[in-house]
This record gives sequence, structure tokens and C-alpha cells, in this order.
Amino acid sequence: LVSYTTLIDGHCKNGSLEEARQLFGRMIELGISPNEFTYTAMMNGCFRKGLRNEGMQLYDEMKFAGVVPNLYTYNSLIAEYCKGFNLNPAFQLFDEMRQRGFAPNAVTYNILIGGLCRQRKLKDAEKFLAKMRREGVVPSIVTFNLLMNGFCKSGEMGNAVKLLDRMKDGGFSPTAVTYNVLISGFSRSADLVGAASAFKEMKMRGLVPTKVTYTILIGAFARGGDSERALEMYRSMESYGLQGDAYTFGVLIHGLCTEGNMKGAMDVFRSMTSKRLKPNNVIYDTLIFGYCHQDNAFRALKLIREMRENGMVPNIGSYGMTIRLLCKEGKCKEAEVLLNEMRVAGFLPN
RNA sequence: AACCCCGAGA
Repeated sequence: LVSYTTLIDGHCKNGSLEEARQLFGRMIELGISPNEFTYTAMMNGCFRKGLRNEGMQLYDEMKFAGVVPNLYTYNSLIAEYCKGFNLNPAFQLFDEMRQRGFAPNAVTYNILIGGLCRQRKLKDAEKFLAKMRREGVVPSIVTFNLLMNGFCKSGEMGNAVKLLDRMKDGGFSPTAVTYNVLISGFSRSADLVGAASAFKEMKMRGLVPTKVTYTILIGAFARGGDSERALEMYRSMESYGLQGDAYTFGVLIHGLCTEGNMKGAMDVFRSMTSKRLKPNNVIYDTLIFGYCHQDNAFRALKLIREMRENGMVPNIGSYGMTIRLLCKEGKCKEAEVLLNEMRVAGFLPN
């Protein structure tokens, strides 16, 4: 039972839900009954893939089979509702679990605080933190990181910094994530001085910048139209032995595309393959966006073809921009082919 | 063995 559950969870975290489903079916055939661990792992696998209904169906099956949902099960369900901005059912489950005798833990509160922050309900999030303390549940560093991210996303950098001081006073040590949140907040507010000073403080505290830290910094330069320094930052990251991933390349490519430097963007794009990184649909859509802004329908179309050959689906914007360009160039036939492709892919042409 | 925080495009 434990081995199956471990394997199932591994596949779910890998994104191989199909493999997980097969193992789940096989264990039942072999007469091994899934327990609350197995069901919760499977439910999370579905939720990660955006398959809420399938996950909820598993929850029903679980109850039907007489397996009692526990704290983790409730946390997973609450997280799923928060992710979808459905705070009411999330709080209903919070009440339900308490009625059934499950005491919410820090993770439960964190999930709900994160949900409130995502909805920009920062006052409510702070109130909920107060409630958490009243109930005797000790906040974790994650609690503070979530709240700080809420402030940062709302552009309230003053409150974010105040919270940093509050947490330090409370004896919580900021982590690399804490600083990543702050740095991205500053750079989103176009405050590169603030971002730089947070970066400095991070290093002074002995925290090691991660791939995410560098991606945020690269993005800050790229957004400011300084791809030169963004590339410098990338090289500096590599010099510390950190490998960029699709996100890192995504911000670099986006910066170059926005500047209209398609040659530079394609160089970076090609360097991904030499690093054995598979460009994903976001990277392709970014490049298509860039080429369309250069009125280069030929290249955009080529990339759309390449995506399809690799099993990816361009987004509606990529189709729309390319079709418009083709029409402008009088290539109506090609445009119609694309329009048809869109319909087949399930998009409603706008 | 299962639950929470940070980074890219439209």
C-alpha cells in the first residue's frame, strides 16, 4: 500500500497523471484498498492538472469506500478552492473540518491566507492571521511570505517592508523566498534601487540567491528595456553554477522580443536546445508575438507549424495576430487554413 | 507514503 501510494504520488508530482491512474486501478485489482494517503495524493494529482471534477469524484469515492478524509485531505480541498478563487466553499470546508474534529494546522491557515491575498483581501488576510494566533496555531515563515507577497502584488511595498521588520522582530528568519518576493515586488514597482538593496541584504544575511532570484532580476532589467544587462545577469547566474530553466529563458526572450531584437531572441531560443531545455508553448507564443510586431508573418507561421509538430497548441493571440498579418499581406488562403486549425483546436475565433 | 510560499507570454 505504501509503495503504491509513493509511486502514485511520484507520478502525480511529475505530471504523469495517466500513469498514476493506471497504478491506482492496478492496486485495486490486486485487492489493495487505497487509504486516505492514496486518495489524497491522487486528488492532488488531478487538481494540479486542473481536473477539479475528477479530483472531487475521487473525494466522493473515498467517502463512499468508507475511507475518512483527514487534515491533509481537507487542506488539499481547501487549496483547490482557493486556487480557483472560490473562497466561500474553502471557508465552508474550514468550518466543516473543525466540526468533524480536525484541528486546522498552520498549513490550513496558510492556504486560506494565500487565497485571501490572491483576491487582494489583505485586511482580511491579516485578520485571519490574528485568528490563527488566537486559536493557538503558530504562524510559519510561509505565512509571512504569503502576506508579503500579497502586499507586493498590490504595490504596497511600504507594508511589505514593515512586515519584514515585524517578522524579524518576531524571531522569524527571512528565507530566500522572502527576499525573492520582495525583489520581485520592487521590480514590479519599477524600483530597481529597492530591488538592488533587497538583493544586497539577502546576500549579507548569508542567503544564497537561487535560480528564481536571478530570473526575477533578469526580468527586472528586461522589463526596463535593458536586455544588455539582463543577459549580463544571466551570465552571472551561470558563473555561480546555476542553470536557467524555461522561466529564465522566457523572461530573456520576452525582453528581447519587446525591444524588437528578434535575432537576439532567436539566439537565446536556440541556446535552449543546446542546453537540452525544451522550449514550451509560452516561449513559442512570445516569439510569435515578437515576429508579428515586426510584421513578419512568415516567421510567425513557421513557429506555429513548429509548435504543432511538437504537439503544442498556440494560444488564441498567436493565431489571431498571425491571421491578421496574413490577411494584410493578401495571403488569404494561408489565413483560412489557420482559422480552420483554430476551430479544430477548440478556439472560438474572436 | 499524501497538504502551504517566490519567477516568464497572451
